[in-house]
Amino acid sequence: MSPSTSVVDKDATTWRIGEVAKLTGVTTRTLRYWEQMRLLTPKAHRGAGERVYSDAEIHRAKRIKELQELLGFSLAEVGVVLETEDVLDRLRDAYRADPKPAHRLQVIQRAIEANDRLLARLDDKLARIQDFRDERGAKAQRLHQVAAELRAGSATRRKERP
Amino acid sequence: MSPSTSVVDKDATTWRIGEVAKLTGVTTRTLRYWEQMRLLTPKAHRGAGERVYSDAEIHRAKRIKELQELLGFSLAEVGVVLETEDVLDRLRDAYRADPKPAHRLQVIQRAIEANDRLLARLDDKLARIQDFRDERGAKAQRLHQVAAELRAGSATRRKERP
DNA sequence: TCGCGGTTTGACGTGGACGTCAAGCTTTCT
DNA sequence: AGAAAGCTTGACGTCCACGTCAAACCGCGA
Repeated sequence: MSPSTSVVDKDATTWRIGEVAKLTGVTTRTLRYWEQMRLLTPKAHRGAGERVYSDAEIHRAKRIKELQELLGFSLAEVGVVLETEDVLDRLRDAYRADPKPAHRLQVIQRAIEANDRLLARLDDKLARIQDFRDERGAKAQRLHQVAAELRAGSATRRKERP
Repeated sequence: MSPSTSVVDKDATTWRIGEVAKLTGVTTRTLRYWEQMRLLTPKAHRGAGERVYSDAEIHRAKRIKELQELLGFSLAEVGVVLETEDVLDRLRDAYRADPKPAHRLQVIQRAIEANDRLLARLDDKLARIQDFRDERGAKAQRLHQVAAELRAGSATRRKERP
């Protein structure tokens, strides 16, 4: 599981597909599938097309998994979210690429909007799940109440006059 | 869309499968599939096996949909959750069926446990989504900050000495 | 009575997200 | 160097949650 290194590696740790699979908890098949879906592109190919991943892609893979499992997004939706994430991550690059303040501001504006859309979606989901949870919580309260009454009843009933 | 009624209906409103479909926002095919998966059984069959649903089933169908879409549960998982829900709903019946306090208490205990397991799951999900949301919120903060600095910068830079 | 809308069962099709070989080619270990 | 382990690109299979016909069967309104 030791990262692949070469003598001169610019200190950038890289990984083979199997290593990425173990580190992220998905199969190699899944990684290739995600690549085919344009969600996760390996940093490079070496030799006979062997995929090479960097830490960034490990991160990204974990994020994809989380969006899928935790948020219940389809890969298509994951793609949309990741695009907005890309905007944020690549912001620095685009930012440096064109130092004109007007352009910079526009880039940031767009990133903000994309991010806010995602935030709104998350907040909506949170609120709805919270409602669900509260409903269940209330039911739990009632159940505990009834249970308590039952216990008290069976204890006090003997004292009641017949 | 008016509910099917007969002269003596015991005041229980009933619905045909197409009406249920419209009321719950799923297709009739889906309703039959859910029935096949033992998730939603119509109250009765009349005539040549025509399905008859009551308000309770409407409720249940909406719940199934919510568990699927909002919580991202598979139908198998939905089944588990609904079973615990059934326990709660059928509690009154079982409750009356056996008036021995010991048995009542046991029924309630089990319902409480099932409910608590679901609650824990919901809370975990909520916490994790909240984390996700906060991460995004922080990013939004930084973006707004940078945007503000940019705007201020383009306004003040002219005042700076070259 | 006839047509028409709604329903039934049954069977086959579909899209998404992979699983699972196969055959051949590198990379790594000893 | 040579075996073992890992990677490559296909290509076909699978599971879930339905979609989409087809053919037959009520019920009722004109």
